[in-house]
Amino acid sequence: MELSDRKKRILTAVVESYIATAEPVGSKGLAGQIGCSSATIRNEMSELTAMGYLEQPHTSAGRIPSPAGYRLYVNELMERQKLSEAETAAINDKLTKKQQQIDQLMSEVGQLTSSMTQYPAYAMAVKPPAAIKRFDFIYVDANTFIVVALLTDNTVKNKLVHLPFSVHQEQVTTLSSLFNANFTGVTDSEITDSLIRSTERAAGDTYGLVAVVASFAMECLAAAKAAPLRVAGASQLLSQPEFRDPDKAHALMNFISDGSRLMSDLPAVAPEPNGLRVTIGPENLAEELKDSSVVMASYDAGDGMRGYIGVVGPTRMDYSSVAAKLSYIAAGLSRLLAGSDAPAGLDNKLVLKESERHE
Amino acid sequence: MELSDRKKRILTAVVESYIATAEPVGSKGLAGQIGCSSATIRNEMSELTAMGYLEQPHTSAGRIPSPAGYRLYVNELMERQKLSEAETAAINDKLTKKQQQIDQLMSEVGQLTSSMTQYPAYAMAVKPPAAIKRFDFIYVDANTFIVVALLTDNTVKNKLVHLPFSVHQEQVTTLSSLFNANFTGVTDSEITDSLIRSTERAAGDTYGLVAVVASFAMECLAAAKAAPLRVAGASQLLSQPEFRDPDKAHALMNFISDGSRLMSDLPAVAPEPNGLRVTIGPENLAEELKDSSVVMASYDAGDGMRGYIGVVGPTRMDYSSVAAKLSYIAAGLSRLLAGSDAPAGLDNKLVLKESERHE
DNA sequence: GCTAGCACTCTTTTATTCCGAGTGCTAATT
DNA sequence: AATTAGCACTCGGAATAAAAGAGTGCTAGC
Repeated sequence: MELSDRKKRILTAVVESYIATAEPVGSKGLAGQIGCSSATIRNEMSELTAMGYLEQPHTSAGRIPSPAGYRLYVNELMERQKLSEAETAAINDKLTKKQQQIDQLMSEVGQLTSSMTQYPAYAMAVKPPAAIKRFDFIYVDANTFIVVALLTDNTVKNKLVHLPFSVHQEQVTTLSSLFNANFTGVTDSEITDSLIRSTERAAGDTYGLVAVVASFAMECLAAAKAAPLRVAGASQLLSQPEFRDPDKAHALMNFISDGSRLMSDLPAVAPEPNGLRVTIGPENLAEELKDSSVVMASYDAGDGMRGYIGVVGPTRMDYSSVAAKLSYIAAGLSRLLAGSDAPAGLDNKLVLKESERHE
Repeated sequence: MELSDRKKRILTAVVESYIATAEPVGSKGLAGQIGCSSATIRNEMSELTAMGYLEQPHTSAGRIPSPAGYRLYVNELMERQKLSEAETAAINDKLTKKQQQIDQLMSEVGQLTSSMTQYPAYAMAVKPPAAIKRFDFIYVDANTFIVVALLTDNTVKNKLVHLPFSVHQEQVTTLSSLFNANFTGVTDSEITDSLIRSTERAAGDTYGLVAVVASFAMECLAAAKAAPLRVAGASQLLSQPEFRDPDKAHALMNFISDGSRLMSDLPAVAPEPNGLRVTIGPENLAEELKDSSVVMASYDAGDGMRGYIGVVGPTRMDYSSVAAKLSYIAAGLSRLLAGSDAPAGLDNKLVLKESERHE
């Protein structure tokens, strides 16, 4: 059933006032904004309550939005916000910095998101299964060589191998051709014991080194698969009045800080590529999030990699502003990481022009 | 002035009871433990108060230790604690895991420390100025090569360079000898514009690539200098009764989470190699820490690197247990990172035997 | 030098009252 | 038929008052 225009305006006003003040909203205050008497507002609010969009903490308090009310607000009522010039400038400035490591990038992005939104934020990246494209071996001295692996996602991993016995230059060369022949194009799960054993059989006098390099290869692929998750600004929670109760704050902060818990819950709210998703209160799967909301945006991190950034806050979150900021940051990241045709890891620069500002 | 034996026992009992319960300690409860009447205890406590070791929150409450009281307790009264078998096992288990990246190691160590002590913990590493020992260049294809740098601290850095124009194998070889001649043994501050310019003059047709590789070299050295600082378990604070006041909790958590703030304050409390240092309440420099205590241990991370782990908590911290745990973890890390003669970055394993357990 | 006893202090807890914001309903108005 | 004014009623929160309790400091006796 479609709401009357006036009901929509009232619901919007209630949501926005409650978001701003955290106080239940009474009929008198709204009368001015809506342009009719408080009695009329009362009637309307009473109906909105019956429909499930508003709730009353107790008989003689104002109304607050129910989860359904927030949902309606987010889906239909909320105005898309534009960021101010200062805000876009701050974001662009941060994103311009070159980043080498995906890990560190996630840290920075998390911090940026948190400081822009004033809520705890997280950033993560999901990678497609990788394989090793090529191996190189650098002979350093009789006891030392370096293995370098170039992965299909264009990251480069290396390892300094220090041996208790000595090797010749030629042995290292043998190793190189051995691994380039047997271990390239192989994914994580395809490195089996039998592959290692057959390589060892072909290894001749470099037999003893195969296991070392193979375990390095497995490490590389495992590291490439692991999705770094970074959480930033968890302490921001404490400035929200709904978390003045230290026990509540503690419970949620624990949940947020525990990467693995968060990780396992997030897929449920992951938005489609370049999308934005809001889950409100009880819509969240995790028990700890039933009184909180999550806003999450995804971006294209290039090379088939998908990145996510998100924000956790009370259901009374400033959805409009958070959505605008997340979208803008996510768009910036997509551009930074996938926008140019250079592989990740190079010094791509992002300069979003004013005209491209997210609307 | 030296305290009587009985005064020491009373002070110890007050400190330990207050650490355990967070409640001011009255004379009656102590009477049993000390073995004399409550009136005697009252007289003694009154003197301890006059001497500055105890404080009274208000006239009709028990006594709590003053910072000076904690100091005396930590310096002279506290018993060195032994860890339980389960605790040493848990620590050893965690430390056995091989770590490649210093960054990630700091994360893990921070989490371990926090979960063992139940306080927020941080871990950081301080590195000596590094230089590049040698460069290697791997030619991938006409537009792509990889630079690999082996640093004096035995870490290896790399970068995939993707070019908008094509290069020959020989040019890459030229680059290699060029950089090995001019940029090895050079520290951070010694890479000057004039060095880059003179290298460019010698570069012939690889002129345009010098800047790219030089900036990579600078990045490497800068990254090697930067001390990664990781904070873990900040939310543990909220379980401490002294932080039931959300504003206090917020202030301290902000401070703790802000790496740069923490970083600038820590040197003041850094203990000597393999030492342990406790700073209590007002002994801390940072205003935000005036009501908190910091326990910090250092370890030898090999290759001249020094590592620190520490714990932040209320002045009412369980010094004895925290000190024991930090020492044990720090000793384990020293052994893990510097104990074997293999360079950092290899798969050293740490297995502390029972007989070597920290006492 | 230690201890029992007691008056006194000061916080914490509990009970009670009061106040006001806000509602829901009814009757009057447009 | 929708809106508004008016009014009695509800209920949580602030304020006040009273009671309870824990602990001290002092004095006098052992």
